[in-house]
Amino acid sequence: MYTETAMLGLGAPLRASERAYRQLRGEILNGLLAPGAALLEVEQAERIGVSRTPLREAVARLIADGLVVGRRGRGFEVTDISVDSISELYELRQALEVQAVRLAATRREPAPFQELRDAFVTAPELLDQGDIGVHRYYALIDELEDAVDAAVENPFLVGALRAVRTHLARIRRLARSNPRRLRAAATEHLLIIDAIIAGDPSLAAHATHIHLHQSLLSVLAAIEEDSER
Amino acid sequence: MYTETAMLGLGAPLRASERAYRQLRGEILNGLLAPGAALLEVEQAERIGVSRTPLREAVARLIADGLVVGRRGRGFEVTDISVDSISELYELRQALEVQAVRLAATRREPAPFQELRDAFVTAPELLDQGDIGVHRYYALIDELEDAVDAAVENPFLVGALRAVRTHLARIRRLARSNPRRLRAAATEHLLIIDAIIAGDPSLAAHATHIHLHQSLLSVLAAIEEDSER
DNA sequence: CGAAGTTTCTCTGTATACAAAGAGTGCTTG
DNA sequence: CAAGCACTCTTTGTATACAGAGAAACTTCG
Repeated sequence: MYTETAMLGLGAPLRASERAYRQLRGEILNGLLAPGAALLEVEQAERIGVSRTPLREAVARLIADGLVVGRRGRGFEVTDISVDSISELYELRQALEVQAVRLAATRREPAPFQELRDAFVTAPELLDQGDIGVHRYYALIDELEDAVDAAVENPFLVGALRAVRTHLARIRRLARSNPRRLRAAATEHLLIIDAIIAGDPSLAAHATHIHLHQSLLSVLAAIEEDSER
Repeated sequence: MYTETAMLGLGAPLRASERAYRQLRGEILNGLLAPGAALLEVEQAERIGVSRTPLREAVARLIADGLVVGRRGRGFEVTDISVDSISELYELRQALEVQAVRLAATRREPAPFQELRDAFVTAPELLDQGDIGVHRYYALIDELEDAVDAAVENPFLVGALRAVRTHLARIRRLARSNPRRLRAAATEHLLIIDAIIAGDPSLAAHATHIHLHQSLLSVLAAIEEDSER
């Protein structure tokens, strides 16, 4: 996600508050800081190697992101993810992504999606290549999301989508998709892409609706399964 | 418990950062701090009567809200509102509100909307009573929004809606609606309310779609008019 | 007279010191 | 033995001091 940090490499004079924010955010998304984990200012500041002032700024941003909540007199803690909250997140996600693909299809600039189409056609083969293939498949989905964001050209909508994806990243961690689902998802994505290329907003919208419906079902089933073990 | 929030107004011991945030936010929404206005930390801190630390926290929240942007080395400034950004905001607003009323209609708890219905039936009369009536009409719309929020029962969606409404407040300032538009809007609202009461998600969604379409047209026309003068 | 380099000055970014508020604990008393 | 109260200790909230980066202005050279 934050590969830009790697590409910036050296010489990038990053503010301490930004460093703290990215590190904490990454650790929360990774599950390294589990839901319910307590965050104490001095403790975290020392660990990350910044003073309390930039750390507080970082925590403030995490609170705005909905990743952290302040406890009354006892510091902060990482928000937890209930099954209810997953369904709720998908209600928002559906509204945003349906609108996004609708707009993308309306813009009628199919070029970047043509390329993606070719990649998604061969996606099922990718999924036979084990972990590395799955990883590349996820990268493909990221590219699709980026292409939609670029086509939409709407900072408000894209901003809301980014917020949703932040929470999705945490959910994906605790409910890994199985290969069968991923294969089905590839087909669904292909349909969405074709609809955008064809400039058919309704079709793109409905295809996205169905895709997210299936996605939610799969996530909920995976969690159900995990909790039974 | 947290009753102090309710007692707000009197000697409520509010944190300095919270005071600064509310004051700045209010002034931006009021237009007192116009788009493009520069915010200098020391200057604003002295004016509001807090030190730089809580003021910085307040500004950070305003940046997260999208009301303020950081300039390279020269402080911060209030974001400006372009005509393009209004249309973009409405693209997001439509996605969110359509989803919200759809869910509200699905929940099938018509009680709070029954009361609102009665109020909206008499809304046109309100609009004949001059400024005070118009003010009460806007309060009515707030109540409707609150009722929808409560019915939706989705923190993610409601949170996104709140963000949109923040920006809408600024837009309303620079494009006051005329009485004719308000009267038409009352009718549109009534239709939405009826659809929610009837538990008809599709009708509620389409009615909202149309309402927002008309609302955007009206806003853009009002701005066009203003810029001609 | 103009342009570029340098200097200065302002403003942000960070660290730390201080104050105040809340929670937990232990003592005292009924 | 239990309940209430006070005290202490932890942890946040705020102020301020200091350092570094960037912009504006001035000076100097072509």
